[in-house]
Amino acid sequence: MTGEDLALLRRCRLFRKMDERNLSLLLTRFPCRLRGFSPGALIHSRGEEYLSLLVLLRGSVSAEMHDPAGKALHVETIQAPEAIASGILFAPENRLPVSIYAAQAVRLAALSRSAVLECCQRDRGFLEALLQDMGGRAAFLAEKLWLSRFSSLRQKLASYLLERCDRGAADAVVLSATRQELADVFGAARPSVSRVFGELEGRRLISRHGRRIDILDRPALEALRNGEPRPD
Amino acid sequence: MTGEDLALLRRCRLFRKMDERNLSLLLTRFPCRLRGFSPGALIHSRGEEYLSLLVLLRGSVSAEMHDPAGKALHVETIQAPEAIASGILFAPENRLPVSIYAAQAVRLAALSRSAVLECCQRDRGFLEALLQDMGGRAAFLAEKLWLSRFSSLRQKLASYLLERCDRGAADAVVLSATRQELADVFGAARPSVSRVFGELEGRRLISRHGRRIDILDRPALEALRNGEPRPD
DNA sequence: CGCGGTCTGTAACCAATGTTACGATAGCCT
DNA sequence: AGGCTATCGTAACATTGGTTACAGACCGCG
Repeated sequence: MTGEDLALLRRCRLFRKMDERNLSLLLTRFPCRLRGFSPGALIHSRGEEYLSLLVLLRGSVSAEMHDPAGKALHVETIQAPEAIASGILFAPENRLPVSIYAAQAVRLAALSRSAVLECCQRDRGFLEALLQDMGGRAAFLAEKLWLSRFSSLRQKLASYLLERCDRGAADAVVLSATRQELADVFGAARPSVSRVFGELEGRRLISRHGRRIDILDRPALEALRNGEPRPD
Repeated sequence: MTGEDLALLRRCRLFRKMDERNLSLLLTRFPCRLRGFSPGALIHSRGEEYLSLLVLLRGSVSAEMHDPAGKALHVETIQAPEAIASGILFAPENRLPVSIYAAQAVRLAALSRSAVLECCQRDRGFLEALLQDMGGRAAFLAEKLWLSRFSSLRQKLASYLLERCDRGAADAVVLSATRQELADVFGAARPSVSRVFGELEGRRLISRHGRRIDILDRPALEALRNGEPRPD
């Protein structure tokens, strides 16, 4: 492992608080494999065994679920440097529940399970970071589950727009995503997203100018995001 | 903590492989609180902070999600002895994503976060068990997410019935759950479940006699459970 | 300029499911 | 027996969202 890779590894949350000598020592005892992927490549497919922790050093990957027919639900995008699927590594049935694709050129390190265990025992900082990462992932999944069960496309879109606007302070957003990408994020079909945009505009909650969206009636949009009290 | 409680604790997967002296030592340094609940009681509600690991010693609890209007999705039932929500304890935003209700009379122990961390560092068996438990939970949630996105009620029901029958060898099940409880498990409405039962019976895949269900056409039911190749 | 590609809006149609309401049945208590 | 309650089936209707198809807008390029 080159010094540069090592530096990247250390910037990852899992290893950030780890004692430097501890890390070097462990890396000599448990050498880790390095791999590269070009954009679009399939890194790990759903259902395959997940035996060593993949740590994204450079680039970004997309985690997606596919149904047998190929429809996709984009679960998340992970930016380097960050660990991938820390949660699943130690699951009794340790098969990845999502497929991982390279979104950009990717470089990653693979650490064996025993190396990770060793890190936990040697270094409290690492242990805490790992537990935190795994916990965050579980909370994230639970949140997704909640959204997919209890939230309509309308609500998801309202929530999405409001979130973008709160950052900008003003009541306008210029979306960087294409409608198709938005649809993927919401796990919906493109025309369905367009339809909801149309509906919101019809109700005078927003106005559209291509990718620029103005919020006309923030209170109503917020009411919609929360518990839809009659869409009359 | 009484000897009996200790024995129960040690039967829990998390502590099973832990060295006995280690455990006693830690329990004196980090005393754990014990609590009891009667059936139906709310133990911990969604969104509340989750600061110490709850370990179910006796009884069983039900984990549910509710939307603002009160509709429920039953996520899982946990039987003693077992840890509850090990995953969330160390999440950055450590609020429970589900509400926990006592299903039977419940006795549980609460271990502080620092006690758990200490266990991890002192005892490799505990560390591995904890990681495995957390991983299992994440995989479980991912699976639920997959089901809720890509699987129709028909498929879930078919899969449920087949699963129950495989255990009994014969092609008949007597369901112990009420239709309403089934609906909660599937995250659906009761009449929708009934409707699907009716449909399956209409297609001669099953026959109903109250809670007793006979499977008449297992291959067709299996085909349905997998990728619905035209419900002609 | 014209051409093709991509992004977009929209409509028509359909499948899945929730909602509401009602009636039937069975068990249980008094 | 009579009444209460839980459970269940079912039908009518509403809502959500997917599917398909098509047309317009925009853009880069030859």
